[in-house]
Amino acid sequence: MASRFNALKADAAWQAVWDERRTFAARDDSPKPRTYVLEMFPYPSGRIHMGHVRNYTMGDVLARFRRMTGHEVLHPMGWDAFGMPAENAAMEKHVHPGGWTRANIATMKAQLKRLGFALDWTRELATCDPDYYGHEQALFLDLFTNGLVYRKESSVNWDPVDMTVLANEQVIDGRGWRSGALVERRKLSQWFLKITDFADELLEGLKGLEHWPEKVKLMQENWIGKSQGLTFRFALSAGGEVEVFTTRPDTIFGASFVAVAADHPIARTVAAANPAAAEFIELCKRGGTTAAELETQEKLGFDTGLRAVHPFDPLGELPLYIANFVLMDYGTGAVFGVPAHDQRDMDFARKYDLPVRRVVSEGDETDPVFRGDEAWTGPGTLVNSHFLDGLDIEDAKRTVIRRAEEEGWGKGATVFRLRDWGVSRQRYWGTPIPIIHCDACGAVPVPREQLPVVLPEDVSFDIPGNPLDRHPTWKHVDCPSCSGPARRETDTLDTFVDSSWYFIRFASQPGNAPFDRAVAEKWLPVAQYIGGVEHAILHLLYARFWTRALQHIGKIDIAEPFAGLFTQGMVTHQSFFSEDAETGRITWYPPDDVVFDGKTASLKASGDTISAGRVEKMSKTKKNTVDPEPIVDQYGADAVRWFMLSDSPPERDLEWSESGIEGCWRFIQRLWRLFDGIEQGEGTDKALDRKTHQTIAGVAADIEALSFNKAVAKLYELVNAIERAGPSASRTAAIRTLMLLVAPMAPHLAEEAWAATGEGSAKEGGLIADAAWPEVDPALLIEDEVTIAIQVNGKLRDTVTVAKGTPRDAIEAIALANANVQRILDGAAPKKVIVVPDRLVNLVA
RNA sequence: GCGGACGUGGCGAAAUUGGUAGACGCACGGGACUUAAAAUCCCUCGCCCUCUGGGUGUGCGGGUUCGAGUCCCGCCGUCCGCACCA
Repeated sequence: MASRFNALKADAAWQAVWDERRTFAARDDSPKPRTYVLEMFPYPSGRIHMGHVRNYTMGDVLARFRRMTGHEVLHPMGWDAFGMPAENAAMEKHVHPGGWTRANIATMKAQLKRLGFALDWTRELATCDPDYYGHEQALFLDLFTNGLVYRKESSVNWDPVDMTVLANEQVIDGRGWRSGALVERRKLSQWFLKITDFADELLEGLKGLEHWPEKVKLMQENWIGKSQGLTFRFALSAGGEVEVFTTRPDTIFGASFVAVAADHPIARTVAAANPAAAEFIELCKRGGTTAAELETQEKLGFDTGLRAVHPFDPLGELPLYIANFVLMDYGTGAVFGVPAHDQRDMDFARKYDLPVRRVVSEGDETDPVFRGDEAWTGPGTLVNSHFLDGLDIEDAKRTVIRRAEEEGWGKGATVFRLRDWGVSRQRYWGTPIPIIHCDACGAVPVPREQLPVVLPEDVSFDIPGNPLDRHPTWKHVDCPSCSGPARRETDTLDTFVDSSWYFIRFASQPGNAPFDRAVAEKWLPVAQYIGGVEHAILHLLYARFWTRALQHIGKIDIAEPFAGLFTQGMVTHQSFFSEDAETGRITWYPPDDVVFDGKTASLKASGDTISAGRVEKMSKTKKNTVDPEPIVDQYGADAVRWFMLSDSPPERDLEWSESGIEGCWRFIQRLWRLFDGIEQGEGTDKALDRKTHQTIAGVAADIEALSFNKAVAKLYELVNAIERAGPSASRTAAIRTLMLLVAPMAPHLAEEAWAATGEGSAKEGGLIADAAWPEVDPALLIEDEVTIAIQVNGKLRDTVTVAKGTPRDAIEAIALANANVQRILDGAAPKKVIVVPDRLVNLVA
């Protein structure tokens, strides 16, 4: 023996065995407890990157561990295969998006297989497959018939060069991210999903998600943005009225103006008769929407000349402005301004010289004239407010709302920041929206028996725009209702719809339905979902909504799709760049081309000194990516997996390093030497037995908590202990146990060792992947000796090893007799002695 | 501006309810084996000093406590999310 572990050979051999035996295929009818482990499925962009490797390794360790602890594990993989990069590739390389995508899937699947993930490939799916998106169309129509889908005209970001709608996040500084063209606001008819119907449920549901990161729950909470207050109407002097929303009805007597958004109906009416108003509205629309611009942008208003009548008459009339800081799509698109107690209103009032009335007082300041430019938004008592005087803010709010409701000019209201989900995309490579537009019948759903509505293959991407829209035949169909000539909807669904239910399809994929309810409910919710924090809001909120919507219409009785969520950190790497002194142009260099001693960096080829950039997320633009495949070629899958788990806590970033992967590779070889040199020892080594059993328990707890770095550290400790120990039966057992403990992390090595040492042959199948996690002997978890600290005035002076459970007075006696202690106390008796049994003794001098 | 997280050696990091700070790994340094190299093994490794000992040390300044990385108050810094949300 005494050979080297040939990772390349072992990897391929065991991957083939797992494949042939379908070792990781989940059985729906298993009597075992179930665990559904899922990592966010990848977009098939071309090749697997290190972020994927880290993500899938974490899920894999948990999946393999759960199998070993007696669970039936569902751990599937698929492809989030629709999306813009495929169309971009089609435009640039003149290939079909489908062909490009499928080639990428083939490449990436082969790459994933080489990492030895315990995946159930029998359930593989791709969202671009009609068999998947056809069922999605059926679900969309279910939502449609249940009133959860509607069409409305809305203002969107339109890229005039690429001729498509862009999502907000695709607009950078007012320009399309791809074309660089100035984005226009355009009114388009779009399909929306009624996510706002579920706003309260989605918010309340967060409370039950105990195994989600607080951070993500908080982000969703803020995104949903529930506010409670009052909507009420001001009568207008010229007739009509304006409705405003406020969270501070208590400050109603501090109002000094009313303002409406630039695209508010009243603003439009005014503009129709007043060119100056129209001009002002144009000015508002031109304003940028980036964070920096908003921060510096001045509050601007246009006095319409209209006057709003305050509901509590004595204050009389308030001027009505059109203002650039009022948003049409929040609340009612109109506000009443209370300058003393809102900073924006304050800025506005000072600019236009409007009254600033104090109505909330923190101390005994009751002067109605509020001085200074900083609004008071803190707590206080109502003043200068008639019947509200003396109340605290909350009481005053309730009082005003009650009175508004009694008198009929307003009512308590809850407003959400969350808006309905616009799902129309002017794109080819997505799920066709299964609707037919008929001039006579309106929007008619495609009949179920005609699903899937399949994308036509014969399309070209030579000119911008949506190929579906200009396809010669595809969109021309007869109306299913009246058989008259009609048109297919040519928009496709936002790809986030595809990823809103794939986890259900993984659990159950019959041919004739999106899923079998009973089977899906056996597996769901996902026990542990793992992915990047960048999906904290979008994907995770959409998937929660979609699941609740399906529950609402009686398709599945699951409220929350993901019981446990973990957001892993990024894989980072040093970046290098140089900046051209004249043009300021930045050039990035691949780390492989650079010599770097930690301080100065220079190019290998030219010797030119360049700058070391930040250690940051691997990205193509920064050229600091490391392709996993050559690394797997060089070091084997287990070393790469080990690296992904070591050192950094999984939620934090992991810095890629050559020395790090080399260290992992050395450790894999070190393990192999232990396994390979296993011999039958005699006799008991109690200390090693303890270490072994403590490690079994500790590693199990760490894996359950996804603290892989700690599990790895404990395994290193056990290996160190085994290497130091002399031959014994305990040592032999420890090495055998070690094989099982590393099996979830380094499965190829573990299988090889398991087979080579004949461990597996006794059992049917013989794979370590099917072996049970070792049992812990609880008696061995308890130490019989403890090292206790001897402190004087809280400072450590010595340590002493005593039997566990040594009584207090015995410990005190040992401490007083200690040479270091006697020297420091110098004959004096301690004033006080604190003994913490089995931990320490502290003598207070 | 609002919300949140974090700050521990040269580096990544450990440290159950307050109880021996730095486990484990990486890097550096020294040594063994070797003709040599690789591989492997052993040792040192927070900082300072008058070095078989002592002092000091978890971003900074206070506080509580016999005892604080951990709890409280006030700062500083870094990162992330949201952002004119009435």
